[in-house]
Amino acid sequence: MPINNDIEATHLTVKKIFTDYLIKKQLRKTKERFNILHEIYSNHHHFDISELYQLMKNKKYRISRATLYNNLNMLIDAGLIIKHQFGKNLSQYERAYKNKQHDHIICSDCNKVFEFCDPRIMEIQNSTEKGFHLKVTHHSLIFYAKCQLLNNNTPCKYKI
Amino acid sequence: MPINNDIEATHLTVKKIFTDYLIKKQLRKTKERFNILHEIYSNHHHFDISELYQLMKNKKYRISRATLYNNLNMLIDAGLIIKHQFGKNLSQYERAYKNKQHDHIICSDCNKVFEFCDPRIMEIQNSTEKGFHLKVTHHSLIFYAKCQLLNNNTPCKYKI
DNA sequence: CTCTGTGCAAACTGTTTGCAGAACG
DNA sequence: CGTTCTGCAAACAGTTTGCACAGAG
Repeated sequence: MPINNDIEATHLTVKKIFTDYLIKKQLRKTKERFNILHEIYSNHHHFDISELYQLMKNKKYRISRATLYNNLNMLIDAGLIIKHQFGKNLSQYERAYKNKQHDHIICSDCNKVFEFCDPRIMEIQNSTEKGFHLKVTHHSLIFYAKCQLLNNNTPCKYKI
Repeated sequence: MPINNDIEATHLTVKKIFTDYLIKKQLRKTKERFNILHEIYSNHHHFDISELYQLMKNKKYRISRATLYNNLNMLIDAGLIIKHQFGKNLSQYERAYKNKQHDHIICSDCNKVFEFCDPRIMEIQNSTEKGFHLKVTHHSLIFYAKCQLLNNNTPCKYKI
């Protein structure tokens, strides 16, 4: 399947998921809601509210920060985006659908953010659920690292 | 050894660590710095700046928020406290010395924070260091959970 | 005596709230 | 049409900054 069809399919699927969510919660299906969802799913990386606001302003959408805050919470609740706090007092967001489970490494020497996957985290999660008798909805694992403590000040090998 | 001696020993040790840090960094050994350290190590749990500020104001210290912000960063750098972001835009802090490695579970049904230990997290950390060629200084693992998804709405079994 | 560190207040930044008008159903 | 949602602006909360003075070295 060509890549463009794949992107298009993702857009359609997340729109369907969001529509179902809005119906179930008896919320209105406004054009702003679908515009926001579309822009988020047209973009691949971490973003914060002001970046999304600027992006949409540049694309000549009439949009306000209040609407972004309101709707991003909805998208989190619908399971379509994930919110992160990478050690700063700034909420960052990321697409959740078709974004395979991963965690983050933040290098404080070069300010890069890396992603990695490790299946053992799910084992820990399962044990924790059993031990504490609760249901884990999601998790956040961040390794804070320094690349310059190794390799004689050679900066990180990997890029964001 | 009686418990009080143990507490006293901890106070002395962290004071020594901080003093060494200040000397190494050529910073001044002010009474405010040691007062802050002492109050933090007289208390066991997570705290934020405004809680610490209120606590110290109540104890009639002459202290300002600016000094707290400034010095907590120093204590983080000295390895004496750890900073957390539990999903809110609020920095929370915790003693690092003699506080054994643990991670957190946040229950969004009952707003409790639990602590747990799992040795497997260190295995993941070791693999990550090798895979990415960097040195992990610390990590943050948070499981976001809901207790009411199990047990017919029985609230969490464990307390903070 | 010098210059860093402090307390205070103002500034700043990210987020939330209140409200009049737009628009979904 | 009624009610929810939106954009805007003001309010709010946590943090940072600027400055005059206190006090460590």
